[in-house]
Amino acid sequence: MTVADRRPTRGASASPPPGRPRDGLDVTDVPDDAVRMRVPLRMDATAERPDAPASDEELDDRKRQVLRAVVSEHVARREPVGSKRVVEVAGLNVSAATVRNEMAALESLGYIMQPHTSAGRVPTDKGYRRFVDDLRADAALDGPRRELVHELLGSATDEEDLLARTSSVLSQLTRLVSLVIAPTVETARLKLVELVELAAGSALLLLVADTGRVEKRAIELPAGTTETDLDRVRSVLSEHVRGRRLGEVNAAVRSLVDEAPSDLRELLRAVADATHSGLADDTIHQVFVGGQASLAGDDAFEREHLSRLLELIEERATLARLVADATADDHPTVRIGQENEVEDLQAASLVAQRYQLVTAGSLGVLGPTRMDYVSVLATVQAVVDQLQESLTDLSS
Amino acid sequence: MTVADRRPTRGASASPPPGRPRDGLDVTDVPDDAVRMRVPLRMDATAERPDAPASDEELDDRKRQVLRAVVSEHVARREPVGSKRVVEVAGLNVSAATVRNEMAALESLGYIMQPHTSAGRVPTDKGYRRFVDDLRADAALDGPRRELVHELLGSATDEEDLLARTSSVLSQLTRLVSLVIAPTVETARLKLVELVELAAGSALLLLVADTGRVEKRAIELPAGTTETDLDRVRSVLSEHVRGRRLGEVNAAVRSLVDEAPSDLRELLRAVADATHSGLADDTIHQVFVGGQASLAGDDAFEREHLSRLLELIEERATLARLVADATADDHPTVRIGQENEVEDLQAASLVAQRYQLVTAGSLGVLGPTRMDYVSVLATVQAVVDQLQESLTDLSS
DNA sequence: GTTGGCACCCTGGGATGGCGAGTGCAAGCC
DNA sequence: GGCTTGCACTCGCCATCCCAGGGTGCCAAC
Repeated sequence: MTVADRRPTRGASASPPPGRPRDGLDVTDVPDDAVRMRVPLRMDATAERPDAPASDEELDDRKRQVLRAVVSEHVARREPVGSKRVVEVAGLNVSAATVRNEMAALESLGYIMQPHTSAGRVPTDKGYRRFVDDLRADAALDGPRRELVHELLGSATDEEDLLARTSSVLSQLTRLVSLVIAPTVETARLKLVELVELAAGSALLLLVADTGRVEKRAIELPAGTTETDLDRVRSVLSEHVRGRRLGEVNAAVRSLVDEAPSDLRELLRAVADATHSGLADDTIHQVFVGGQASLAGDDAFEREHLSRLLELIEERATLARLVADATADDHPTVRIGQENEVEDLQAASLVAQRYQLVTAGSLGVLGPTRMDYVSVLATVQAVVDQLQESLTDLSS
Repeated sequence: MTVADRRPTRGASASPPPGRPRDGLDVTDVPDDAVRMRVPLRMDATAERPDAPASDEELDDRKRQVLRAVVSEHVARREPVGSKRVVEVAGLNVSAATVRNEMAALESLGYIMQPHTSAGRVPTDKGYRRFVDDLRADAALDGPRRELVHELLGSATDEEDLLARTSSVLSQLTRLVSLVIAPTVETARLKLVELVELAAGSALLLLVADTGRVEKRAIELPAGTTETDLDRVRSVLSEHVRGRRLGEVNAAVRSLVDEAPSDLRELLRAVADATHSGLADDTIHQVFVGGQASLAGDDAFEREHLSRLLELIEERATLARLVADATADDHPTVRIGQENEVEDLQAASLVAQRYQLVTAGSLGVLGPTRMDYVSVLATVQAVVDQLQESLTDLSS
């Protein structure tokens, strides 16, 4: 519902000029020759979906070509595509009538459909799925854009800054909603535990990880807590908890409670409560979102729907889980339309990828089903690469 | 462009049930009898606007009644209102024709207009302005809602939490976009300065204010910085900077640079740079936003426009300035349509108010010009009151 | 298997016309 | 003089209609 923010992109270079049309940045006009082979890519297995046919090879070459043409034309022109157009763009040496036959076949196989009788065809979710699965090769982002990513992410000062920038770059390049989930801090090392007395009776517990992540938590001090008590607790904490992995911190603090002299016990218990809630699973996932405006600009969603999508996005905890769940392995994942379990997302697609194998963060973009998967995949991949690199730089 | 977030509302009570229609909370059906007198209220002076007539009294009683009827009916029904309806709702003992004459007069005075010949009338910005100015008395929020606000804000743990909740409550009650700007930390006292070494060659500067606000900033350590150097700087900082107002911190650090032994100078300079950028005017304004989805639901804005509004909202720095600028004195301020300087806001209205006289934070809501000013003003006022109270509670 | 031809279907974009809501004006009423 | 009633008029809205265009499926021919 509510979104806290600390104005992420500080550098002038990071925030794009406020002018309306963001030109020259979007990925939709990636020149064809920039699409060269790179690493092979595996996606969500089709086999998982019940309605997907077991056979990988029910589509002959030409059908595949036709499907590809339908998808890319539809993505580009945003309207149903007819047999004639397919002939034009697919470069097939057959007549429109032949293509019509193929299209009829594709339709009965469930890959494409007509919005109404005697209109052109539109890809179904299954069609998009097939299209994506058939992308044997990853497209690389073209030089200039790659450069841009490198520049923007390279100059980040700390992890938070870096992730904010990443989100910004992603949404600008794809003109979709970008979602960046910070790495879990589970495995990060605790560098500092501090207890700062604020007003009388309350204090702030500070946990600083070696990634630069800072967690804070207010604590009600037990009545009669003295300055000395605080000092003692501080040093106990420093001694026993500092250097631990964040995932272990809560347990560690808890065990301190029992061992501690009884007059400190209550205070330590308060601290334990704080580490518990402060390091809880869903608190820990920082989420950076950018480019929400792009949703409103797209007519794929009508108002009612749009509104629900925005609500979904404001619900950061859900969002984080969503993206994290989608990125099980280290390959880019695409969830198309109905493949999304959340109802409001069933007219949308999510392209996401994990980064940082050790501490598992994830990022992705969200947009209408009719998105340019080729460029988007290229962009996500490139951004992940650069992000990995920058993260490594930061922690060395 | 990008929004960092740490899932603001932790308590279950704070985040509303995820169900679609948020019933029973919105303020639009505040019962009439809940609208009783309270404190007198002064708004943006009409005198400021060039097109506003100097005379306060060009409108006789009946005209005012008609105007009021037009405004409230239009707000409620979202369509042009005709003479007949005015007669019904205004409770005037005259015929529709008479009202028509009055309406013609009001139109020629610029208070209302016809979207097209022979349609009902719609208030102009000037009409809304007059309507708002004529609200001599503040309406109080009704008991249950007041209670709700109290409950939600009362249980906040720290300032950040409190403000996030405030934003949430505001947007839920008004079904508009809520904007909450954190108080400037200028006058807050620095409780802790810490320098935490992260990876080799970099450290994190931590500034903790007595409000519980934590600012962090990455620092590149000069080559050859030793652990002892860090210790020395730490203690220098603690000694000379702790306890100062945040507004003075940067100057204080800067003066330390010159006095320090030359081997520490470079390191201190890095710290000074960090305090400079970390405490810069626009970094310092935390902004909490909620209820963006409500914009999408409202048909007052068409898509193109909607998209630009969302962009504006993502641009937190601008947003913060906007709200802060609007709240010059301690009375609720209403900026209606064209009164907003930002072009994209000229079909929208902003109702904002300052809170915490000393450290000047501000909050408000943003929505279509056609909003229910009476309830919105009541809500904003009530929320500000409660927020003040809770803030006082926190710092005692 | 492919192709050209053809009948057919349906959407989308103007025209057209009636309906209703709302207006302004003029003449009459108090 | 102010209020009201009556009335002619003006539009937007909607439903209907029509036409053009793009697309299809099928069939007969290659």
